[in-house]
Amino acid sequence: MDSDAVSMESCIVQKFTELRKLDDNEIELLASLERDLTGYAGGERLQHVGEEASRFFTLHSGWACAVRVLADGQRQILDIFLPGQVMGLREMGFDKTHAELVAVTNVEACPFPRSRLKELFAEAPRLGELFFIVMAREQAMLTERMISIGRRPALQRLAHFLLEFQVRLGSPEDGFELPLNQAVIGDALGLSAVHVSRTLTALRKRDLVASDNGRICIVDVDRLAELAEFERGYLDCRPRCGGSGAASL
Amino acid sequence: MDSDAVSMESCIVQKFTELRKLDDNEIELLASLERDLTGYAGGERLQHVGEEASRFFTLHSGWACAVRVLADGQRQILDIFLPGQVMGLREMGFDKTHAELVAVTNVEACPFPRSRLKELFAEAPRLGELFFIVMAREQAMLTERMISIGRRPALQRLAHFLLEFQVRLGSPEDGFELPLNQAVIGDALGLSAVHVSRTLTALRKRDLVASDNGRICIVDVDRLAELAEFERGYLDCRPRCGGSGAASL
DNA sequence: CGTGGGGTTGATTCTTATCAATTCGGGTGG
DNA sequence: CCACCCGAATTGATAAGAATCAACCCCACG
Repeated sequence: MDSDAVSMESCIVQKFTELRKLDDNEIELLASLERDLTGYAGGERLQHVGEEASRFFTLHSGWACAVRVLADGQRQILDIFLPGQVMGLREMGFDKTHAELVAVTNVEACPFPRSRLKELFAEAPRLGELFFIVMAREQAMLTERMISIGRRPALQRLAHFLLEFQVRLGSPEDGFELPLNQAVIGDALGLSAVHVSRTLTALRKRDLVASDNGRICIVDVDRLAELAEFERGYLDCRPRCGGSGAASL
Repeated sequence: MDSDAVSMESCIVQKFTELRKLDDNEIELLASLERDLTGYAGGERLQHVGEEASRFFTLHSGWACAVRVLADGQRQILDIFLPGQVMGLREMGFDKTHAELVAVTNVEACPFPRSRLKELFAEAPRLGELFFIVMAREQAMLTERMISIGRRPALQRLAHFLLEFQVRLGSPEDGFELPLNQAVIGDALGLSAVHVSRTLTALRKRDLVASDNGRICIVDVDRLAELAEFERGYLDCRPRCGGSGAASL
């Protein structure tokens, strides 16, 4: 088994290797979660609320999200998933799902049974620990967004959100595609779509961000990060060098 | 080793047994996390932001919370911990902590080193899985609160919050102590303390809740749950019987 | 050429924050 | 026993932030 070839194909393996060096067995086990690729069209639901939480999905390509719809039709987006993430892990604690999984763009995802994950925990305890870490890190993204929604005004909230994706997408200098319309961004940030529009305009007016047609370019990362009190530590895989605590952007 | 005696002493063991039957070895391992009880006064910090994430705490008695303080002094409370919970699990994904741990009331907690958790994962993989489930369930509490903060007005937000604690405290019919002042409640719900006061008054006026001096009594659980769109499923240990999905309060 | 989804903009309303004053209850010391 | 004090809760007045409603533009697409 050529582990390089496998890890090239598998987004999950790639993501996990950023955290820890894996041996061939672990790679093979992980890669097995990403085998039967299924295509979903943008807007399609991969999982409904209240169904048996009997399977999870690995996301191979495209963007997806977990969302909760309230009685009056309002939505709160809980997670936004990028390729290489495992979707639905949170439902591991329950028999029935508490959120929908929706394809934001066209998506290739791989469903795998819950039992597969349990087996994996037993066969490779170290992978269990890794999954634990992965979940802890996704929880950190959750809490960061909770802080935004709870305590930051719209401008900082959106700034923080954009910075998060810039980092999650590998900190490209020259901008990135953000295939989320303003309604989706609003549902993630607890804002109305209209207010997202105004707020994005405000960021543009201040020359912090340039954007058109789904493409975002952060003009002045430092100033934007200061505005948003953005600390990227919660997204970094390896600790950033320096050790003195306070100065960690 | 008399496992009953051990499990009586240990809140953690108690909590974990609600999820799964444990064998004596697992009980002993878990109980070992709750050995050197340390007392902390209300308001005291058990963990600061940015320190080495080298240890976690089990909470033995009292209430505590994880909180993030923003530059302008605003606070967002991330978790509110009750006895039997493990505090700081989220920091497992990082070297440095991203939140403070604060004792809300006087508290007895037991610090244990991060390495102890890793050992435990290796020695008892099934406990690893259980920790995974525990974390998933705490994440569900997080997302529920995120939905509240993002999309529900203050009245429903507070209603949901009170219902959550009623359930977490064992659904007492005759009210319960809520040792949180209105500033703390506000910091958990993304509201100002003043608005918490008004909102609680509103709930009282509608005869949904009675409260005085830190004691809460939910007068009409059903009506309050309807108001808040509260579904207790995310707090239940065992699935509630019926299987048809939709009708799960 | 229409059509529809997304984005922008303006006017207005609603919710919640903020500021300030007052009350209440429990503890302390005289 | 009473005067005082303090933190917490309440209440009122005002202001800020964001939602809502509605109109309009732009552009990709059939």
